[in-house]
Amino acid sequence: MIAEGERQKYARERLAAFAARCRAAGLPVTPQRLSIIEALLASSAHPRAEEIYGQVRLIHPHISAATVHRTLETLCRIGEARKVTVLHDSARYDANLTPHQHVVCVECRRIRDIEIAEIDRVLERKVALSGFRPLGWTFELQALCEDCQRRCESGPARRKAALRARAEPTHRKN
Amino acid sequence: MIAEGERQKYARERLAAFAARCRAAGLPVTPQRLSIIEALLASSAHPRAEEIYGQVRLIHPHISAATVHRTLETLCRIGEARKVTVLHDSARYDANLTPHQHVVCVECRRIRDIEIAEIDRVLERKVALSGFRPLGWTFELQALCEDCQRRCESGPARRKAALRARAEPTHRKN
DNA sequence: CTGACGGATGATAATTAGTATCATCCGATA
DNA sequence: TATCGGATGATACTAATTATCATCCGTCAG
Repeated sequence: MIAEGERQKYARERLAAFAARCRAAGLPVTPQRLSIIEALLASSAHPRAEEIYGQVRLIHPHISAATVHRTLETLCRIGEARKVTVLHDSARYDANLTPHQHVVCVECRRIRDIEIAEIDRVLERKVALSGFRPLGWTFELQALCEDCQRRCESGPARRKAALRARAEPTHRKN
Repeated sequence: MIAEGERQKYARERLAAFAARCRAAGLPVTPQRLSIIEALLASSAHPRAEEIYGQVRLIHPHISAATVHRTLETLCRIGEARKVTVLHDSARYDANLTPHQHVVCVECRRIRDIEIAEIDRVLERKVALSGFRPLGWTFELQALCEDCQRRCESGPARRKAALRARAEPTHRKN
């Protein structure tokens, strides 16, 4: 977990890198794009497009949801953000570009960044890949967060399920 | 890759296990369900719901797509199939219940089962999990298959992209 | 500073991939 | 064989994207 000061410094660096990368790719640096990446950098919650849209509307009341979707896709394409689809849910976005993995709570869908040492080593060993040439990998750890562990312990399974059903829409990946 | 004889034996065992598990869970064993799991067992391609629907319609011309979706969800819920969502795409399904991982071609979306030795070991080490209690994990290896490697080598990137765009619909997860 | 150009945007429609509803059917059991 | 609880099929609906197009605007050359 990065300290707040560190986070702000990281965000400034990233905004500068973003602008530079856009120019290198011949893409205009628009105020909408800056706001969207800023919102993403400010969030450690791996937000969905709808959540980023809600944030950015505070600054750009007329921004279109389609712009947010397009921009998030552009950010991922140029390597300034990563798409996360844990638990077969709809797309969430991650501004943290340092190598890491995710742990996700199967109940409340909260995501945290984790670093698993040595996972690259496992792939250095010969793995039979049927002629495929590896390019990258993702790893997702499914878990229960502390809050949901407490909830689970304090009532019957049905009550737990009821809590879950009330608190979260489905976020289906569709 | 399992031999064809082995595959048939595995399928028979699995159908029996499926029926037993349904009865244990108080779920009727309907002809539709049997056809759907048979179609899944017969496929090593990790098919999408639409593909399974196409297969099953040959035997049950009046089956509803909603039934296929519901049944696939049921199969996953009772542990008789697994949902796969590689490359942030829509859901695909896997009848192979033995522990394994997936390698997926980023171009043609072909999936192969792989077994990565020692990957469990990585989690035996202390990983800082912010209080989360781990329940499971998934690992996805992105790669280029042999066919797509050859295509990549024989023409410009745009031509490759054109081939891809023609051959595959988007399969978006949404 | 200005005009031109190519890409972005906003509004809206469309698409895809599911999920919900409900009348009727049917698998399982006593 | 009758009953009951869950399944199905048809259809409507929803969520999450993507496409379309007229207009706007960021960037750059002059």
